[in-house]
Amino acid sequence: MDSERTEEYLEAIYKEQSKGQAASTSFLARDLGVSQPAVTDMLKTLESKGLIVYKSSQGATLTDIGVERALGVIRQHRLWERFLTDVLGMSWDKVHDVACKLEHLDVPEVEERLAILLGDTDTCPHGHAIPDKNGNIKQEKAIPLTRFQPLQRVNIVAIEEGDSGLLREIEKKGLKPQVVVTVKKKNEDGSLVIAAGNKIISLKPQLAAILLAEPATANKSDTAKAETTLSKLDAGHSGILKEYTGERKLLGRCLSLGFTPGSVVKMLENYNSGPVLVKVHDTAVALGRELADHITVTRNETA
Amino acid sequence: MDSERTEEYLEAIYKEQSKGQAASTSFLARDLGVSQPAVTDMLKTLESKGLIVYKSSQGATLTDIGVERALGVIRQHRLWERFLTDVLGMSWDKVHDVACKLEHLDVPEVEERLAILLGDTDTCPHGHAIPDKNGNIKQEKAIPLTRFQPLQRVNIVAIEEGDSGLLREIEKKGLKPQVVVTVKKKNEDGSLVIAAGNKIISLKPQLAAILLAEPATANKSDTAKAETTLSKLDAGHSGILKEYTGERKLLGRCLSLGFTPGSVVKMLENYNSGPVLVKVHDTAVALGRELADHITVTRNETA
DNA sequence: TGGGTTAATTAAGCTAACTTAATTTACGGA
DNA sequence: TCCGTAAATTAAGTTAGCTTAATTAACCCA
Repeated sequence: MDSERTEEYLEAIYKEQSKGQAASTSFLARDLGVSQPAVTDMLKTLESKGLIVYKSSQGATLTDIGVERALGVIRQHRLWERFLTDVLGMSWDKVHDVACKLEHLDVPEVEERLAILLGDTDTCPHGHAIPDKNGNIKQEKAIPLTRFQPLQRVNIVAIEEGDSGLLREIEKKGLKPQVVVTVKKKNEDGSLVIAAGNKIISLKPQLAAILLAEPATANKSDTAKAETTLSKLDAGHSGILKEYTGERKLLGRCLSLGFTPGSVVKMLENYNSGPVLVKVHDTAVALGRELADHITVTRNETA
Repeated sequence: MDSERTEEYLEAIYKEQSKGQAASTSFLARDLGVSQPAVTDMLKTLESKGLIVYKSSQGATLTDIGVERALGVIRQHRLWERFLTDVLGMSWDKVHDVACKLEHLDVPEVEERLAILLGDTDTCPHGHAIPDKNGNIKQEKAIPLTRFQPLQRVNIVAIEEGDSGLLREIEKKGLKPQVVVTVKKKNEDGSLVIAAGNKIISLKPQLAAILLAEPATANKSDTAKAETTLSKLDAGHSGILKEYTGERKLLGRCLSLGFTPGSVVKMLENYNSGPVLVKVHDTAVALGRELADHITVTRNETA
């Protein structure tokens, strides 16, 4: 049983290590909000537990066991984040801090049932991959938005967590994973001007730095265009569920009953008025039109 | 910000206090799994924080602030228990320990959204009342099953948590809140023989002691008899949702989308084959028959 | 090659919550 | 009224994780 603090250290070291660097004392001190001596101390005990390799003055890297433990925590963190947004309906910029507390629960049955509840979602609300239960994780290839050049069209893939104030600002500007933007101008100080749809957004350096993107490919933007609402899906066609956007109070629980992001829905009957009949997870379910209007789906080409 | 440990002490003191006694050092030591000196120590610091009144050798009682804090924790504990059973589908005998960790999360928005998600449920899976967000709690009047005499017909109202092994045994015997039983025999050592339906169950003293019951009233058993499945509800009739009993994997999330225990459902169309159309929370929803077969409802007399 | 800066470590000490061992208090029964 | 037991407290000491202050190591640059 690792302590919560131990898990937090492992998580932070993993984060740094996955960027190709060993985690330095100063980085960990900053990230975890403690003094440097506290980190030195902890790194020694983590090493004695066989979780990290620690070269004095050169930083820490996780051992195989360390990686395994870290991924377990990260999996729980990201599953809970998904739960908070998709099931409880919280805004994506606020869930990180809450998940930091939930990630230490570590009850296998809860983790498993949570994963089932959330369906096939394989990324957290910030766009990071969720490790599977065996500790496999899709390697991320997105790079900071600041590394792209003007006129490049890019797909925002993920946002680096950390400062919740920055996340809030990004959320307010309407940016989030899957949004396609074009870099318009790149300034000396690291700030950017980008275009998203027909909106021009300027980003201060700190914001630009935590937005991770990859070049927008043709088919990526295609699938983005194929987004519509469930109520507009014709009978016989199917789609992949994206999210529920309606009123929370009464209908917020919609993502359950199988209506979870990532699940495949097939329209059985849709007379363009009145309730629609759809199939989810091999079960036919009818939904009021008001509800179907608020469910975003991505049209499935292989209908 | 009370520490987690502080919250646990408050919770334990509340539990004892609500039975009419001050919490003794030895009780708390047993309940929290620590030594008595540790308790003495902690009680002093809790008193210095104004959370309890502590008379040496006479035990601790909560101050008004202490009660308020305790109820906050208890509310979260019980909401999470409900979530674990109703949304994640865990067995009621296993959720207490998990909720003990979740109860310290203390994020108002999460608490609020959780309450909305769970609908109007006002008891935890063990039958205890959930305090509302203002700290009001329905006073429980159930007493231990051991206090009843043979031939008395009683309604099991709640089960005292604590030893998860005992809860497991009770679950295995098919007992849970709302089950009506008749006391058959009462032994010297505190063990009981009871009848539930047509099953005879013997209970060892420890089990009998943690089952809380009240005399079964006529109307209580009536409503018990009125239990049926959603698929058998006729058009125009309404009922109160009890639980979902079907396969977890695909349909376990059914309790969301408004199908939460305690919510009122009204049958709009039921042709006794094919899907049914029901109204929940002012929304018409159609359900496959397989699904409706596995939703238990209590018929509403005032249909 | 030597400074100057920043990063890292050592040293000393704190706090919350715990432990065991020893002592004291409270209380029911002969 | 006293005594024995169980409960409670005091005393002394532990651990994890933290702090500040002081020292040392590493690194960049003229």
